[in-house]
Amino acid sequence: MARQIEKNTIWEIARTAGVSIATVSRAMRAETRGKVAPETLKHIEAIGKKRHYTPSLSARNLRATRFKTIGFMIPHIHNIFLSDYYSKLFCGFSNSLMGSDYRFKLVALKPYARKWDGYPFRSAEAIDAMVVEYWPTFFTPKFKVDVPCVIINDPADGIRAHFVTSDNEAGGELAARCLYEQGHECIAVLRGQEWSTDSDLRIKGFKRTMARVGTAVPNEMIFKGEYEEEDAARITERIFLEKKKVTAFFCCNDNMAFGVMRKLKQLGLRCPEDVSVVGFDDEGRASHSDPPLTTVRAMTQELGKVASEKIIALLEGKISDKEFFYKKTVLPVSLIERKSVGPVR
Amino acid sequence: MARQIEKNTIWEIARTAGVSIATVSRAMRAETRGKVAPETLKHIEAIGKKRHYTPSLSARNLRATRFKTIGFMIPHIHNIFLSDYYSKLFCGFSNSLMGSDYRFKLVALKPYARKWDGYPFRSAEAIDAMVVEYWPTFFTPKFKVDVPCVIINDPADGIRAHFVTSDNEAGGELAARCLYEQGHECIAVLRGQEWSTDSDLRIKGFKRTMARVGTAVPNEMIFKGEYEEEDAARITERIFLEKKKVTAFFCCNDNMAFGVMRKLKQLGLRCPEDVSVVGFDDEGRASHSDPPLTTVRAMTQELGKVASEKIIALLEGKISDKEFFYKKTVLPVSLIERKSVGPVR
DNA sequence: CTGTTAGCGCTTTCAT
DNA sequence: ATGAAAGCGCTAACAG
Repeated sequence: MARQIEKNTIWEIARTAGVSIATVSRAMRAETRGKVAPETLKHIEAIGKKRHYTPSLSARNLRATRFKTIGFMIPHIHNIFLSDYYSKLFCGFSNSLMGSDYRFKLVALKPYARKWDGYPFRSAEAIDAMVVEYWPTFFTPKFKVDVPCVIINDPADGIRAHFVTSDNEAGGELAARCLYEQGHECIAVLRGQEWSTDSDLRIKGFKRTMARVGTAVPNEMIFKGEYEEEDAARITERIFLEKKKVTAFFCCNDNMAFGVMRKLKQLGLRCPEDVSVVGFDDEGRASHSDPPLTTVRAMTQELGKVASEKIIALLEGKISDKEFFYKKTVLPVSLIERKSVGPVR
Repeated sequence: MARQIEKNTIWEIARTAGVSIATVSRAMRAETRGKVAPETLKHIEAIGKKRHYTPSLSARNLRATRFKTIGFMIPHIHNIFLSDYYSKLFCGFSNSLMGSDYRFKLVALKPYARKWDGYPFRSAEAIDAMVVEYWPTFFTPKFKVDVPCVIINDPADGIRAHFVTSDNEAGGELAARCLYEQGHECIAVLRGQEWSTDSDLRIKGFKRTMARVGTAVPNEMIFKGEYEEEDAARITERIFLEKKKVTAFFCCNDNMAFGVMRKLKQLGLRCPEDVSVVGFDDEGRASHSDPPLTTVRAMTQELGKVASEKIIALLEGKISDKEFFYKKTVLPVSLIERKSVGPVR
């Protein structure tokens, strides 16, 4: 019994089945199974099953230069599995992949180590395709890799990849509308790092909508943080210390919104009675916070799902290169109205 | 530029470097680099870099029968990345692996499809070792696989694997002590499925401790759920409908504790004034719930970390088979006292 | 220190 | 329908 697990090569199977390795090989793959006589097939299968034979992945891959594996490139950061965003992304991605016979492999790229253009992902990582999140820090503008690639949440032009992204601009619009409908005009906007294209787009939509109703958002009301709760708390404190008459906050992620709400409480300000807050993402905490956060929900799981579907469609030839490369799939966002927004007093 | 990515074999490099493939091979691996003359080395490296040469993983693996990859076996369930428990586990595991040159690969096993004993994981999955969670549903009692294996959170005897687990019994003890010290004697215990060894052990420790102080836990006070909030809510309702005079709940996971607290509120009962609740796990929500949940914290991230460390130690020969197989690493748990436990009135 | 050579286990023509 | 044989790209003796 134990010995059967060891060393089960195609040769062994062929020998005990009394056929050639070519026949065993054909019998083992769905695509070629038809070329084997039914009886031979049954015979080989029986032996294979009894001995727990499974073709070696490496040998197959070496021969076929096909790995049935998709690389999921992520920033080389700690605790990535604890982040709400990545959890959802993986979740959608892996759920979707489970339905196929593809596997996925997480590859943590070191953004600082080098730019990855030109790196032979296919053979070095044994992947057929890749999906990358956090693109701008990995690759130079003349992005070029040797496997088809889906880039998540970072629309860029002239890059040979497929883009899957949330409709961040529309999200900014939704946030703006929900705020000005309650009469808010003095709104502080909290954004992420300067290279954050997410924030760029969210704010673009926000500003455009505010401008349309006659309330421009001055640049000095846009504050930059690192998407962290702490940053937001600090910024909030500063704003009120300087006696700016702000009646509402639009935060480019929920984390920052939580920071604002916390600091508000510390300053003796009530939300939403005194100050309204709108977030972005709809993290798990958003519905449990005090008050529950009104926020823009991105379909993060869906993002992962679509990424996997698109890439498999390409690999399996269901869609053409034309339909894949340089194309964009934009997922809608929606406003989740909870309790952190109220009329201006 | 584009062409350089394609077809970069050891032969090409050897040819343009004017050396043999063996020399290139030696130059490419840290272990053998010393055997190459410094000048030759520099020359080869320069060419390799210029052409973005990276040895083919499949070929290497095929040759070396070593994959530098560890399989993380998980139940084939949806939304696994959303669960607090798995997130932490992965997190600890992947953080730790990032420090090494091993990768990991998630393998979703279908528990219902077949039992996996005898399946040639090594070659079929291209992994050197595996860590499995959710063991009892994957394997038959005569567990035997062809790669070293760490089993998480499922202590079992006579199995050729290494076990990494939380000290669940001690956790039960802590919960019991914290409750009886406040005078509680009528305690409802909510557990997971009958095959849940976690629950078995947690309750074992709990009962033992209660018995020691003279308060046996009757079997009819132990209620079975599926570790879900809903189950707990239903059970709680039933308990109070039947007018059982329960003053406290010990839940074998936090999820159920949240369910209890929710139902308590609905029934007009205050926590902890009227009824105390202790959970297990210390999920993220536990500190944000109302009231914040007193619970037993398992070092879940650490579990993943230790699993990876142990297995790498074995693979690298830092520890012997004797120190690995049939051995157990037990991680301590601790009581996190928050606001859901009060004195009995 | 470097080159030659024999495979690792499989897929895929090309014959038969 | 089946078999023989040529590699896929690399590593590890072995010889020099």
